[in-house]
Amino acid sequence: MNVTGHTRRSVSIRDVATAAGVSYQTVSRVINDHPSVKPSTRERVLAAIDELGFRRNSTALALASGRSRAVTVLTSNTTHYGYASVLQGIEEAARAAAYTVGIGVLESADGADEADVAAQVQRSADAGGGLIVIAYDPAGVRALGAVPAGLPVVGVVETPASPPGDDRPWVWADDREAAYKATRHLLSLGHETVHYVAIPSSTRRTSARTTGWQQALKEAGAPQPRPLQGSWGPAGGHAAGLKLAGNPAVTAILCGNDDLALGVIRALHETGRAIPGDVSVAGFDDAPHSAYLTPSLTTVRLDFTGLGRSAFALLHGVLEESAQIAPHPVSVPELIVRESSGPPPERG
Amino acid sequence: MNVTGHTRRSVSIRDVATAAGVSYQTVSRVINDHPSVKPSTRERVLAAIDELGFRRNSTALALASGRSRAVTVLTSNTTHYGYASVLQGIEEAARAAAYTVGIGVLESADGADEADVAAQVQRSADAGGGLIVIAYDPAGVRALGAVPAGLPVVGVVETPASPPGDDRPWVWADDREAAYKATRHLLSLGHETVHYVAIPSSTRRTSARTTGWQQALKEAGAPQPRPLQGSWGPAGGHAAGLKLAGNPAVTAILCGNDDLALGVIRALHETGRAIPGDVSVAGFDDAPHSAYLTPSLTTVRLDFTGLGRSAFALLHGVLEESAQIAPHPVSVPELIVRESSGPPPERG
DNA sequence: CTGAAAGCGCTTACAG
DNA sequence: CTGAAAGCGCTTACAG
Repeated sequence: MNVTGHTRRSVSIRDVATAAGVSYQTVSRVINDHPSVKPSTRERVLAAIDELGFRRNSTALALASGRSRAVTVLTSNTTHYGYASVLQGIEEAARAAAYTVGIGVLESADGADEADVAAQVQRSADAGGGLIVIAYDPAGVRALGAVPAGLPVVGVVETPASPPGDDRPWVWADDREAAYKATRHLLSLGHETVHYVAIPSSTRRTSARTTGWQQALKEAGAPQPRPLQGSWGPAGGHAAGLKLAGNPAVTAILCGNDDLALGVIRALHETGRAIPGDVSVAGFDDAPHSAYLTPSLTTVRLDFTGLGRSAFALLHGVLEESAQIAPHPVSVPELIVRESSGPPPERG
Repeated sequence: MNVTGHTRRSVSIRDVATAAGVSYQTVSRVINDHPSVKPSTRERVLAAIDELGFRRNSTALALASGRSRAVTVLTSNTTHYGYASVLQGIEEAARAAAYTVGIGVLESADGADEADVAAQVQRSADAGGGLIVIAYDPAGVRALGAVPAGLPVVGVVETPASPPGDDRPWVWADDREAAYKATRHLLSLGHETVHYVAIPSSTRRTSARTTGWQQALKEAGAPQPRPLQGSWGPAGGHAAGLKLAGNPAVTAILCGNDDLALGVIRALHETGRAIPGDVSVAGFDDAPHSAYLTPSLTTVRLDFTGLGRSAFALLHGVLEESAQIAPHPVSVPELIVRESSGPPPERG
């Protein structure tokens, strides 16, 4: 290792070539694992590379070859647990494949107009490489739609209503099944029905989560209340919780994510309802803190990092023919029963 | 599906040049806002750019000029609120400056050995551009230390024990002041002393938060208990909380972050202690859910996104002489008093 | 004010 | 198996 020569101009394949007594093309062959290089010269080149501390300039590689080994993730608010976890999964898989990962933040779901989103997509496209768009919200969906044709892109989306075509490389968790499981759980405890506080839908009114919830109610012959619209954070849950608290018939509430559930629980506390004595609450995601709330939160765990890894694998397959095109495996949600759900109160 | 993807060659400055009837060097001048271009030719070039939809190839720009307008953020676990917020702030500022932001995740604080960290730093350096290292944990500190000399880097660090030299472009929040404020608040409520559950220190034993806490105790003539070592997540807080719950003399606990506080509160609940009736608890960070916990959490708000913006501004100044070198403004922590803190119980 | 040359560090044909 | 040429799309001197 050459410790001293760091601030200097970095060593190029020409430097390595002269040190090894070969042409720089041969150096290129060695660092690209080209088969037709005589073992002895390969040795010499590798020795020179090691001695000089040569590292291939990725910018020049990208320009000359057109391949960039880079992926840019387009996402809204990275502080949300689900988003951050997907990003983490992508980074993990990208690192293993020696890919660089860039990040572009879309404005908050509400505030992102077409122009902003289009500009951000363009910027990401300019960076070269592939794109992964987390399309859990309107801004993300808009971004996914604004990607120019021909640019390799993978979408991390809500469960689509119908299976997308092969021209839509998407990955998703089984939101319908998750909501179905959670609703069944609450009904099995004896609740007459289950109310639902939804996260903002990325596109249409009836998300897969809503569908799963409704299906479970229908199968049980339970009344189907109208879903309440929440936001992403606890504030939206709090507002929805206050509304639901006004109705004494409400004994079970399913929430679109754990933060929403937190807000709902807070609102119920404020209005003097016991959990789960008076009202049961269940969330979605199994965020790290959910197990430590009081009461601890019943929720459905979704494998976001696995989803991120799948998204990268899919993109990797598109980018390099050599790479396996993984089937988009739909991760199976797991119900985690904790303290916030229990039997309904005795009826008066 | 279009497997190979981006087959359409993008338009180059030569295409623009022929369309505008000038040489490609003139096009280069126009897109670089070079002063010496005749207004009429500039017009023609701009028109051609617009018509052909030309976008400058950033890879070629980087290779030819050496400037890359890119920053890579090196960080541990992106799902923690503080880290994610700093990243958000960096991205925001970078976007405004038309910089690309890359991300490299360091292995979890405990599991990252020297080699892993060094490899990740190398990878980030290879990407070109500047580096911002979030050094709130041992892995980050190690990464900051492993950055080769000559590479532009800014550290987001815990409050340093003594002011760093000019060769250490660092930003930080005032951890000492924050801990001091929170401790003073608890003491002012009448508590005899305040116990402290610490986040893992990034380097040495006595972090600035510990110092601030101790200082407040000292000034008040309060007993100085030994700090408890926590982890980053609620699990560590829970373990520490169980220990503290065994001591009936404990009436006030300051926690190194809100997640830790969550775990402590949970442990106190499990052991039958009322909050704040029996024990007051305060956190650090003001995470989004902290206001909606039951009881809502007294905490100290730190401006992480502001810190991220400052970090980028500092790096920007290093990278481009034209950019203003912002002084690293130490963000002022704000005490947020909520339900989890109150007077101590009557003494028996 | 504008054009012709050289080159950033690499790869991809093309020779031998 | 290895070398000499051309070029990726741009910028930076250097001419005029």
